[in-house]
Amino acid sequence: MNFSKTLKTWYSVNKRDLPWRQTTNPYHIWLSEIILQQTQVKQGMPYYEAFLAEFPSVFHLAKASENDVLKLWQGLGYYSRARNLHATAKYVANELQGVFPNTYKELLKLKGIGDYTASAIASICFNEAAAVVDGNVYRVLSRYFGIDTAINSTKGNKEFKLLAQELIDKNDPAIFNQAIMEFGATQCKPQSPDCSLCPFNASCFAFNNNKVASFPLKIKAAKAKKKYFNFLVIESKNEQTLLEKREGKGIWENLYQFPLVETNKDMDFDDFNEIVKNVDLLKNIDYHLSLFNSEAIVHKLSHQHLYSKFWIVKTDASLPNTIAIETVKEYPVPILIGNFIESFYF
DNA sequence: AAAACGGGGCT
DNA sequence: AGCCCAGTTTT
Repeated sequence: MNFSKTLKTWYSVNKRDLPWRQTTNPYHIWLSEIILQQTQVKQGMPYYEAFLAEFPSVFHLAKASENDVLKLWQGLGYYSRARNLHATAKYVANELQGVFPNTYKELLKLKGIGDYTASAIASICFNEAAAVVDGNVYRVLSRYFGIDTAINSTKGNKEFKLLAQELIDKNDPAIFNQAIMEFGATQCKPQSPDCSLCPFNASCFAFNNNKVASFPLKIKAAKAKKKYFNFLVIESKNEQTLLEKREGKGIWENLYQFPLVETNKDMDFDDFNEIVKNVDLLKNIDYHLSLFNSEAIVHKLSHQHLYSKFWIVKTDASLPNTIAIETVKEYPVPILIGNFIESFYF
């Protein structure tokens, strides 16, 4: 049986109607691929529409400020994607006259474009036979061929890329790549796939050995570390507050937050009241401290659990660098902060 | 080779 | 609580 033919037949019947499937415009495909990295279609879709509405071309995106790009990206996570997106837009607009590179090799040089995204753009936009290997492809190939190499190991990366590259339909790489990903997303899905409906079930290793749930193999991630965040929500004279921009590396680079005091444990009022006295910002002024959420809000990231409390600091003193409270919604913030702003009546 | 990097959804 | 998601970059 012919893997590619079976796959493409399945795809022609079962593919979803998605906006980025109506085009081969590299700007549109690039944008969709960056948004969909580690992100489900359902979550990414509204962002794709919003970005195209706000920035119809790479030139529009290039002209925007990084703050505006981050603001529109707010809530999607992995904010380095947005910063790289903006940097690459500026490069393509200003250095390449708005014309995207048209080969896998050249695309790979752009910020934010790795092996997967270079392959996706090269195949979908330019019909280059570069195989995509995303989470779906790992799952489909590991099950069908019974490959027990961990997919998140260097050895696994190489092995699966090589296999996908051998398998790709060189006469129809754009459809083949999209078909194998769609097949993984909706038929050969992670949990409880209905293999009775699968066109590959007669020859699938995992199905025929009753091991569908055992593939793909993966090296287990380390457990998330706990952190304790205390945000100081200043309410000073004349409806002013304070936001700071997160500088340097680490989470939420270039996003804004209320002044943060990180502690080594969950703080109750008496604990924190003592600590706040020594915060530079509040050292020489009178203020009133209160706690917004008595139970810490647990914000779960893939590698950290942030136990977060918002402390309200009211003062009649005038502090430097404050902004009008009504303008806080204009700043790009992590969703943890965004949710607080929405729920707190200033 | 391993770690860092969000947030949402599902079981 | 654990796993997954149209991965890439840095260490």
